Amino acid sequence: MKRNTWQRNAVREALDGTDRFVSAQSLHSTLRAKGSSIGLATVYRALADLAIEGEADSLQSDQGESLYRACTRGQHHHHLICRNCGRAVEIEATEVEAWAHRVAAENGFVAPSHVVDVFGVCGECASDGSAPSLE
Amino acid sequence: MKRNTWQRNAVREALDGTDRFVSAQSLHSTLRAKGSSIGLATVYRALADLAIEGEADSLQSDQGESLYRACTRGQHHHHLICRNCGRAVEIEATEVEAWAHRVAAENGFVAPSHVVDVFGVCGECASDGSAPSLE
DNA sequence: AAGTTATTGATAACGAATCTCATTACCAGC
DNA sequence: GCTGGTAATGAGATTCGTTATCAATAACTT
Ligand SMILES: [Mn+2]
Ligand SMILES: [Mn+2]
Ligand SMILES: [Zn+2]
Ligand SMILES: [Zn+2]
Repeated sequence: MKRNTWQRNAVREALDGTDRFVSAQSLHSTLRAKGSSIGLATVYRALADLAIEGEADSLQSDQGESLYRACTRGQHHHHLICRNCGRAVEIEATEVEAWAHRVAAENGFVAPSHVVDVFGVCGECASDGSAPSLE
Repeated sequence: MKRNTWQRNAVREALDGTDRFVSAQSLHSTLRAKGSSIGLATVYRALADLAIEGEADSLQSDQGESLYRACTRGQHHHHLICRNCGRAVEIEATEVEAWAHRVAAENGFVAPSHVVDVFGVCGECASDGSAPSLE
């Protein structure tokens, strides 16, 4: 049976406290910096559990690192993510869902799923100059 | 100046010979199995170069492995990929491009880009029973 | 042909993620 | 409240994809 530990609560609260996608490692060091003694393996386990339970969304960064964000929405959705700070907005994509199904069917593929993420530089990062210029 | 080596050609030809997404490691062992003496690091470098030059497309597998496929199209496109065998079809997504731009603009994000991949089980995998049942 | 230098490849190094396992502590049952 | 069973923890080891190192090689220029 699943037990309630302060470690899992700490991870959940840390996730709930931000609208950004964060890695297990950065979340761990954030918690440590605040005085927590939580272990890195525990953070990995808690995030994986939260993702399974639907309390967290996850995606892979360009460098292949898994990033997590609190999920505030029950139904299927996607994200608009700031490349600079990780801030993310949950977005609907009704027309994209339909498109994905149609494309799969047209090519004889069954059991379709899809990965759809939109990236950009958020308003705050664009105005404060913290975003690296793209060229 | 860029030099022409049989190693780079071997990687390019191996990629051109299939319509599947493959990893650097599997491509390396395929070449080795055919008698080539090419090194693993060279395969990694060749694939990275091909991706930069636009001759290969790349994506990350669920397990964070980088996969590559020959790119046969000049303009921007996406892929429909078989979860079982890696076979992929290049697809247009005009309406998705427009949607991505609109979503970014509506939320004050600039310099938008996007990751859009559709997965499924291809017709051959679905009929020959090689695809693992999903539950 | 000779010289320059980009490329190669065996190996070491790196890093994210997972595994091991002895220890801890949650909690159901009394 | 105790207590026993056992899920959870965490330090460290391990795995595995990828990149860095660097001496040797080979592609191109002249
Ligand atoms: Mn969707
Ligand atoms: Mn597109
Ligand atoms: Zn931002
Ligand atoms: Zn297939």
